[in-house]
Amino acid sequence: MDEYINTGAYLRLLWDELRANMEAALQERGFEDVSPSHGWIFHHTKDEGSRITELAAAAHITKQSMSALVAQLEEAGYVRRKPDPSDKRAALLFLTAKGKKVRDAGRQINFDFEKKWEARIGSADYALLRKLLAQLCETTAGSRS
Amino acid sequence: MDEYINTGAYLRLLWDELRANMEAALQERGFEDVSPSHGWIFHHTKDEGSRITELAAAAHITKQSMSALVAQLEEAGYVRRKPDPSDKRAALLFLTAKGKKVRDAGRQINFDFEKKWEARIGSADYALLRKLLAQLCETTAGSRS
DNA sequence: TTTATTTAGTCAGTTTAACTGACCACAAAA
DNA sequence: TTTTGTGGTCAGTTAAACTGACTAAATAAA
Repeated sequence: MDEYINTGAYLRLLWDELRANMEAALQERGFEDVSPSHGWIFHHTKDEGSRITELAAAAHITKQSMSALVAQLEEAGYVRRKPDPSDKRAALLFLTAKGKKVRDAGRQINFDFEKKWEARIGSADYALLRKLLAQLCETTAGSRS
Repeated sequence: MDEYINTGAYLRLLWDELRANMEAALQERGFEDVSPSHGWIFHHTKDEGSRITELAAAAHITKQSMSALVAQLEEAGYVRRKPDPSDKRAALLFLTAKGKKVRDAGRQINFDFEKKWEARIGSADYALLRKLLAQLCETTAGSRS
């Protein structure tokens, strides 16, 4: 176990790098009221509509936190809620046209940025890394209240 | 580029998992005033002493932020400062005996936890993943003011 | 069918870990 | 010796999480 590298710190550093890039790139494109924390929403809101509770569970944050993020995006016109016809307590969340633009921009920004990483370690190794990360995540436990 | 997986979200999820485990395990062992954010300090404070500025730069946070983290640990007796004999502005940071216990515990906790991940994808693949992460980080740019 | 329990979501308040800007004392360079 | 840079602190702000208490509707149990 001696001299075991600090995997956590690495994960964190890389995530931070990606996040900072995303933030800057979104600003540049004029989406000033969007931050990387909203990423999950853009990426996972389904065309048929998604529930806040559902999004929260998937992102491993509380529904209160997700609620706050959604409220910010709604205020700025990236998403809208509609009452869920099948459950009067619930609302369904949809991306607006503006929201879909951000989603697509985000994908592109991510893709472009990762090319840099790909260049650092080679595309074969990078593909492998991504595959391993995905695999590791798929069997992940744990959520918040 | 279609259906490109969200690497950032994966990094984040994994880091969070590791972090949550570390937090819980440290609590269990009675180190209640230590959080994963202090990890960098425990891991990188050298036996010959380290500067706050130096630690901050390496961790990619501002010296003010590092200063605050260090103050918390000093208050709780995990580190102590001594004036740097070669520079009257500066202080050198050392781990106390208590601090070294946390460092060692932290290593062990990390090591134990990662065995679970290792089990998920196999030890060969896991070793590879760690190697690739390390490689990717080594050539990383960017720091804060 | 009335009662009890979950569930979707909000409101209010708190905490952690960052940040910026202004500053001081000393060090190093001009 | 004057200017500029550096180590570090102080004060204040922000983002993004958290907990706890709550309402209204849905579902399960009596």
